Amino acid sequence: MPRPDRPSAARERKRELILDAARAVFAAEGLEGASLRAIAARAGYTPAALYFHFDSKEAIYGELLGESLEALGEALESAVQDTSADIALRQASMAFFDFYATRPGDLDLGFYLFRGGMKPAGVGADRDRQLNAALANALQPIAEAAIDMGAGEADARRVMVDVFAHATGLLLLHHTGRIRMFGTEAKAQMTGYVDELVARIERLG
Amino acid sequence: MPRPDRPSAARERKRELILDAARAVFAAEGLEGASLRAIAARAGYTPAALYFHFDSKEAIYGELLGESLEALGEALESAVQDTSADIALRQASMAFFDFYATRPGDLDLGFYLFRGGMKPAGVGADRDRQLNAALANALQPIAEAAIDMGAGEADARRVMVDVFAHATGLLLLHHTGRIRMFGTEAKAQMTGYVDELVARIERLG
Amino acid sequence: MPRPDRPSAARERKRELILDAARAVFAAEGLEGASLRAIAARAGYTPAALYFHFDSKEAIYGELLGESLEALGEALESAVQDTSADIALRQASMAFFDFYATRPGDLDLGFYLFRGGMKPAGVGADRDRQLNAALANALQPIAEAAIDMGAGEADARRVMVDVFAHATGLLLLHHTGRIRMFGTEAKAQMTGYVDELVARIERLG
Amino acid sequence: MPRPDRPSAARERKRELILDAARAVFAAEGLEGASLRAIAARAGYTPAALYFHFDSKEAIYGELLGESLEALGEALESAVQDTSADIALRQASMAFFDFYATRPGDLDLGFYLFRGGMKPAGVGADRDRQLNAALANALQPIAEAAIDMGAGEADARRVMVDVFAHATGLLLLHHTGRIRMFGTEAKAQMTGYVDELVARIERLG
DNA sequence: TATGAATGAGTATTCATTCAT
DNA sequence: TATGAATGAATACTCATTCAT
Repeated sequence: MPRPDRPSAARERKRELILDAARAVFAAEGLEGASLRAIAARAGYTPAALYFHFDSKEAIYGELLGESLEALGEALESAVQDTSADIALRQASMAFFDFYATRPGDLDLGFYLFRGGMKPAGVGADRDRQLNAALANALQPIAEAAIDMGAGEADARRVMVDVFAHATGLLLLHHTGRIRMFGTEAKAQMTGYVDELVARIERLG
Repeated sequence: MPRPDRPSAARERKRELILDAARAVFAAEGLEGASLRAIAARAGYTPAALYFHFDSKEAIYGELLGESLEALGEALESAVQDTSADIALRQASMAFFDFYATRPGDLDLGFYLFRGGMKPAGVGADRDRQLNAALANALQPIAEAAIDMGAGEADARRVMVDVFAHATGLLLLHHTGRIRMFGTEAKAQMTGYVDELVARIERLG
Repeated sequence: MPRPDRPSAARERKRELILDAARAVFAAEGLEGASLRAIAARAGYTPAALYFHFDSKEAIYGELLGESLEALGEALESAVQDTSADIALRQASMAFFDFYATRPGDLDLGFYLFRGGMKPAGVGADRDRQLNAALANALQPIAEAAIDMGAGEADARRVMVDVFAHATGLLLLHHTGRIRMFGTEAKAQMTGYVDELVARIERLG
Repeated sequence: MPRPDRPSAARERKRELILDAARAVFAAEGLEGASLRAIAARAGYTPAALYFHFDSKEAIYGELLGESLEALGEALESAVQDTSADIALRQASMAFFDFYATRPGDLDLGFYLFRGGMKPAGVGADRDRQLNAALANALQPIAEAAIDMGAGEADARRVMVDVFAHATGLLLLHHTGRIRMFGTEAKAQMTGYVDELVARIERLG
């Protein structure tokens, strides 16, 4: 299995082709329903061929999540461009929420891999660490905005976690349609939460 | 098919035996890895025998989640006993968090069924509605405490959702071990969140 | 398992109840789809209860076919009442055809049991002989009519077999809808066949 | 799923190997008793491997029946070679009878698929039409011989159906051993029937 | 780099039947 | 006479993965 050090452009193009197929299958069939065969078929490949490009089905998932987290980071980054600190915090937080609100599949993927990451603890450990780092990196703009507002480092980290947790919980209710039964709306609740959060930090500063 | 109206005690005992086995398998193998065969084996039964007690594998899951939600309701209920409204809100919220903090399997179950419940929309629709109602019912003490503190009905519902979302998000980070990488601790963050929440409602009232 | 020698009327009524249920299930689900559970359910019984009335599922089938053959015999019998020999032959033959044309389920049953009867050769041997005799008896009017027309015994038996074979083949094509693709119609072909048959016998006599 | 356009000889050989195994299992266990596992085992394969060569168990059945009908067609075809029309009709009819008299399994297969073909009406509809056409095609020599004898097209079709029906009915009695109880013999009856048939057509012409 | 072929373990569910009560 | 409980064997089919070519 010759996996060259300097991957050619063609090789990279094929990988992307497969990842695109995987994204399409996820969107159409959902995460559990997506089989390697289906991904291969949609990519115009034989199942066996995928193993020249990825180590396993989980590796494909991982790659997909990696790209998603990168896109998330860029979304937050561009949300904080050229603004005062409090508005940056506000916009970064809402950008996080909006990112997953408009990409339910990516949220699924994140749930799947972040939860599954616990069990084996052996094989996926490397990738696990990588994904952890990618997530932390993507969320960084939130922490930085908090610091710019005068918060200490520990507080900033707490803010980051709070935003992540609140948004994630609301998104879960949102994407499963459960939030309707409470007569509320996810984005409005998120906005309200961020308002409080900003006020709290300003009180601290 | 012969499901008698007055289930004997023995019958009920056996059902619980099977449910216990299912819980054990879930804990050991994870939700997705749990097969009917495994559950039957752990219960000392043949796979076919389970169908005398439950209609399907999903029915077992549903029953398990149902029991879990009932226990959750009781936990919240007893948390608000004999207290002033603000302490009731605090304690009910933390009871929710603690319930799932100490029962990771139940959180898994809830995730699985609440997320999967969307797709079929046909068969499981009844159970879906039932579970929805059970969840709403279990969370009721939180909303009631908010109302006792002077909040309107709509605000109380929002509080309920906020607590659910924040706790759920934190629990996700907690049970997957991710929260460590942010240098924080889930329960402390939850306590902090509830403090702010109570303060906010008091300001409103 | 007390199987009394002098079956009470109540016992017989219950047997008929079960047989009726079986007939209903066959009609609704087809022969292969009919399960003992389904029959029991439709009869208001538990599967196990049926074993007090019948030795096996096959025994129920056998009983059903037995009753069917009896009815067939009565149909042929009444078709030959008070007529000249040639008309008797004609009418008995067409009565055979009509009987199964209007009762597709009975034809199914006959096929199933008469074909399956070959293999085991052990258990069902008794019933097999019984069914054989019942069929031969039901067809008797055809042979008798031939004899009345002047045919010898051997010829009469051949006539009987010919009628049975021709009708059966046509019914098969009829009930499966295949006959349409040949642009013909089963009953017309049967009538034509019987015409020829009668003419042939008259030529012989 | 990767079913190449130019199937290699090896591939075809393996398909035949599986079909042979299926034929053997059918002969040994009967049609209903034949399981995919059994077929795979007899072919020296894992059950899953069969799915690389056939889409489903029914597809195997269909292929088998298809080959059988083709062989039937060839048998009739070669029976009518270089003869006068009346002898052609005689020989084609007897060839049909003989074909199934010497291949009881093929008759079983035909019964199974032609009768089962009715119910689903959805999935197997295509194959159903194909088999219909194959049967009609195989029987064509009979109709052609009738036409050569001077029969009209409609009459020729009726002759074809008559021969099919009579032979089929006799074969049923023959293969189940029932014909013995009538003191007759299937082939002799078929010959007699064909004699009458030829005489009738000659009278018409 | 890719394929065709194959594996082996696994899936939930259904069936006729048995037996103690 | 009937039930509830249970069995054991069977069902077709799917999956991620491997390997020789």
